[in-house]
Amino acid sequence: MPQTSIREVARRAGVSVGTVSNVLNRPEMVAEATRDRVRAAIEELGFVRNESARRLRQGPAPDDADRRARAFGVLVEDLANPYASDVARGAELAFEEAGYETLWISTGYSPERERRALEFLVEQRATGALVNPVGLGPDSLAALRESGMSVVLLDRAGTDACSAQVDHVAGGDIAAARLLSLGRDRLAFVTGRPEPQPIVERAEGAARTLAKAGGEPLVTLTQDALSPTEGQAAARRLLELDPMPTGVFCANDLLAIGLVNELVKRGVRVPEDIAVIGYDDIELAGSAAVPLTTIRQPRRELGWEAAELALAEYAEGASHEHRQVVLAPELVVRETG
Amino acid sequence: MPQTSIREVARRAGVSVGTVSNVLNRPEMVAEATRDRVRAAIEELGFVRNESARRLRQGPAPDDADRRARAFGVLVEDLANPYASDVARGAELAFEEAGYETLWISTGYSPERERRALEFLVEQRATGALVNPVGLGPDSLAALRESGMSVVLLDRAGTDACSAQVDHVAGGDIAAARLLSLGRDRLAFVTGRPEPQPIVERAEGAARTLAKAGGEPLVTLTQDALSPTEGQAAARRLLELDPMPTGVFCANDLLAIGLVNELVKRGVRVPEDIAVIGYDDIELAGSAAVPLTTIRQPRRELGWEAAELALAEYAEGASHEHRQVVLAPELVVRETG
DNA sequence: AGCGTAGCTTGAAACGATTCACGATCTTCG
DNA sequence: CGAAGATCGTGAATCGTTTCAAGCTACGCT
Repeated sequence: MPQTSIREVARRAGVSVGTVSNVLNRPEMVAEATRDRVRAAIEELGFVRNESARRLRQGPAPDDADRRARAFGVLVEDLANPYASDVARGAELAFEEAGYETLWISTGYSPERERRALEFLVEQRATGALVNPVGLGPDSLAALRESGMSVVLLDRAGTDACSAQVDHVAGGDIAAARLLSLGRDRLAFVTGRPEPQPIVERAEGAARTLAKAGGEPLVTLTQDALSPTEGQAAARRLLELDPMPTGVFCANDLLAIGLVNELVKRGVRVPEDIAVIGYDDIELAGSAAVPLTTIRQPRRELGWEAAELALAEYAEGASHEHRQVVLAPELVVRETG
Repeated sequence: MPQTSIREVARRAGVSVGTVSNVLNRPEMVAEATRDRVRAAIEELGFVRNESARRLRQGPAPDDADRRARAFGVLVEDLANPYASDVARGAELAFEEAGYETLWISTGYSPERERRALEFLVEQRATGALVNPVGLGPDSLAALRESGMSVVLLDRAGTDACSAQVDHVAGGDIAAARLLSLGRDRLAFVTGRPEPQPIVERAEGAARTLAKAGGEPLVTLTQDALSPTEGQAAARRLLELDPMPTGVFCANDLLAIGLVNELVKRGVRVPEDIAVIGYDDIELAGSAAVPLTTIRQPRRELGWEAAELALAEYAEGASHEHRQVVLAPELVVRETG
């Protein structure tokens, strides 16, 4: 079907194209009779206006307000991770309240996918994005902003962007301090891939606190992922260590839960033999077999704050100044440490 | 910033607009020196082509192919649920392979949000959507298809749409049969909201099998959500039942894990006193404190199949005939039942 | 030298909607 | 009756890209 154009509608209704356009855009300035005639013609021909032409003509709109899709993208590394989905949920709440759609996109830790996803959002003229960056450099960030999208960094400090993050150094510090206060001084840090900034910071915070207290250096166990299965594997590796650590700080709860379960299954008493502290405080932490002591991240709040920042950035336009929101993590004492 | 156009690039590079366009679209027919010069100019000016103009000019594409955004929406009820995210992940795999972006949208069990999300996808001219429907009627389905999107139903049988689902009746049957074979004949079914079709079917399958074996009627415990916390609550309710059931079938694993943990904590032996079977076989099931016996749903495969159906529907166009894919669930025996 | 050809490049004509300066009618009122 | 408004409509110009017939060079061949 060869796209009926405004011209055909005009011919059919016996008016000029300008009038048809007016009916579409400022109906109040067209006489009623004409308006009805045009509308009838539109109906009969099944005309739908060509958005491309409209946009082309309208050019970079003054405030480009309503030519943007009412949607924000939320790019996280792995949506299967409850931490990520909670953050995204917090963001969704804020976006929904403001009348925006939330599109979750998982980058699977791949810079390439991240790039493609962002490109997609730009093409679709999304209003903005929350990005937990994996390969996003300052240059691409600038390019994004150039294109008119507001971008907020999740869980990363940004020099030239708004960001919302949790103070991971403090989190590591709190965990180590807690373990030390329980009399544990041979500590291990269990993580998945060690590169992500937040992980580095947690390790740093823990190591620093440990050093300050004069404990032995932190032993790091690197696993393949932040999953319970890998937590079990970590437990097995842990038991082979000599001397065995007496306190374990896990990079996230999933890992910790798997680890605790495996330890218990092998007859190790938690926390008597080994104390374990997780990170995140996911829902499961509290209802685990041995309820997990962990560092709570205000996840939903984080997402919410990030969303608010993005909305503000968009609303403020040129006058916007980047803000950094840093939320404090918090120790949740349960039974493992 | 007034949108650098192809014309300025041409001026800068000292060539005509046609040539710039050629560099963009058929670089092989432009001499290398010229090409480089143009590319440099593009770089310097930070030119990005105006998609609207491109589309406008290209007119109704042969098969409206690239007028559509290369993206599929995946609408699920709750992305925080590992089941949903696994399904979505399977779909993502298939879409990525085919070169499409995957947009995850959670409807939070709200028909209104579902409607808005779909409307959004239509507006954005997404290629299609996978929908785990909460309020989607046949009429809106038809409207969607009318608009050119391909739509595949997730986990629901569809009369006038492709669908991919797991045979939940069979799942319920398998679970009940397993519990019966362990000598348990007072069975309880624990669920979140009881309305969703798949839940109804699981209960049905279990009830039928139980009836056939002449056991007592199935007791249903309805909780507020399919979460571990609610599983704990269910455990407490369970213990107050008189006579206490000897076998429990949970509508999902999260519920089952919370339930088992709480039972164990209260000194109930699982499976000796109460056998428990979950549903889904999420990763955590295997690494739980007491590894969970469960009904595995081929989640990723489900998502993958659904995605393939959607891609096929789109590729086949008018000649397409709806297909129903039904996958079989499978018993995974671990320790709880 | 003359001619054909291959390889590049050019520039104007679309695409479909919006805008806006201007005309055409119709009212109103001195 | 005629002029000034008011009210509607008109149609050409425009947005940025792609397309394509036609032009230009340089080269090889006879």
